[in-house]
Amino acid sequence: MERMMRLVFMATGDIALPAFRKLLERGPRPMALVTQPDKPVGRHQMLMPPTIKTEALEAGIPVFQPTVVGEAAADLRMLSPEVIVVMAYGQILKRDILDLPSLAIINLHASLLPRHRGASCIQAAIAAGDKRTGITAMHVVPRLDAGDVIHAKSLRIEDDDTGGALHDRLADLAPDVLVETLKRLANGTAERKPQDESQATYAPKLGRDDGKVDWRQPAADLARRIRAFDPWPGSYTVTNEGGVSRRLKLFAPVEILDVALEPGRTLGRDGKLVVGCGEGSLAFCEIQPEGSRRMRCLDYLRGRPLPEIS
RNA sequence: CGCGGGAUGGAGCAGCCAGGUAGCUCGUCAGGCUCAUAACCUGAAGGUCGUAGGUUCAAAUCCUACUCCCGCAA
Repeated sequence: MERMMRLVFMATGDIALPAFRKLLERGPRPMALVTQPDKPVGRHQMLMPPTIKTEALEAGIPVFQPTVVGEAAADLRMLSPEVIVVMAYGQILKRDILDLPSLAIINLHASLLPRHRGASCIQAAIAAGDKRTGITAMHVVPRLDAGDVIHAKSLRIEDDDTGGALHDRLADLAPDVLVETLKRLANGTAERKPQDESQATYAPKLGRDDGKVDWRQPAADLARRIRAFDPWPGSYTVTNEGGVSRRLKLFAPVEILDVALEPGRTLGRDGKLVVGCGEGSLAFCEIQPEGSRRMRCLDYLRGRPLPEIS
């Protein structure tokens, strides 16, 4: 039955690791892994393979790394897969891939669709103040994350959840959803529930610059956003050190204070850095000045003047 | 060699450009004040100024090499 399926796995992000490992452990064993090409990463821009590629190779599974996914279409066709499982792969799939599998091509998405379609679904759920999120398994269609839903599992978002913490819990939830979905596909009991388009929201891919904080927004919104963006893409503000602009990274947790302070104005209090926002203000415990390491605000304030936010 | 910042008592920093007795804000310890305190006052301990060479009468400071840390960059 489903453990014998001819399956191809497509993934790049670490969130797919538990699901991938689950397949290695109990089947169906993936016939191949398709992942993004190695990319220069780190301070020295060294070429680094995705972790999942390393694990696949260790398990003796063939790896394809097409620059454009379509380049691998012919190779994949020769494997005549019944099912393709996609999770955090990082490229939009077109017809040439979608038509390959005989049974289904499914995607595991880290949100409760139709809410938070797109690449930054985890951050979006926290930033929006959602109480729950989850993993949704759906059929892949040309429109991003818009396919019919097969199965989903949800979990609670805690008040102090960061994007990183939630990412890890969602990753651990994925294997269950995947196994159940494959089982239903194999025995023909998989349902196909169209998404309610009117409820759809979209969470675009985030870049480093998206982490810049706009102090005119309400403190409560910023607090959630800073939690959501930890550790990626992170939050920062720009300070003025004697005419030189420098980034100041900001970390969760933050405390919402009822202190009235003009947006962007700073204040040192109880060893914390307080910054005025649109409504109320935020108190930070940990920050990281450009070129220096992460440190407690208490320490930062000892040796430096109060930062002036520009 | 992708770009850039940094290494100074336990913490965070200044001093370096214009070499010449190591300083600031804290922390620690002791004492004092106080009903009391994370507050205040007084005093003390604690530093091979990342490493190795070089220049010099003299190097934290100038020169060279090296090690380590970090920001950008995914």
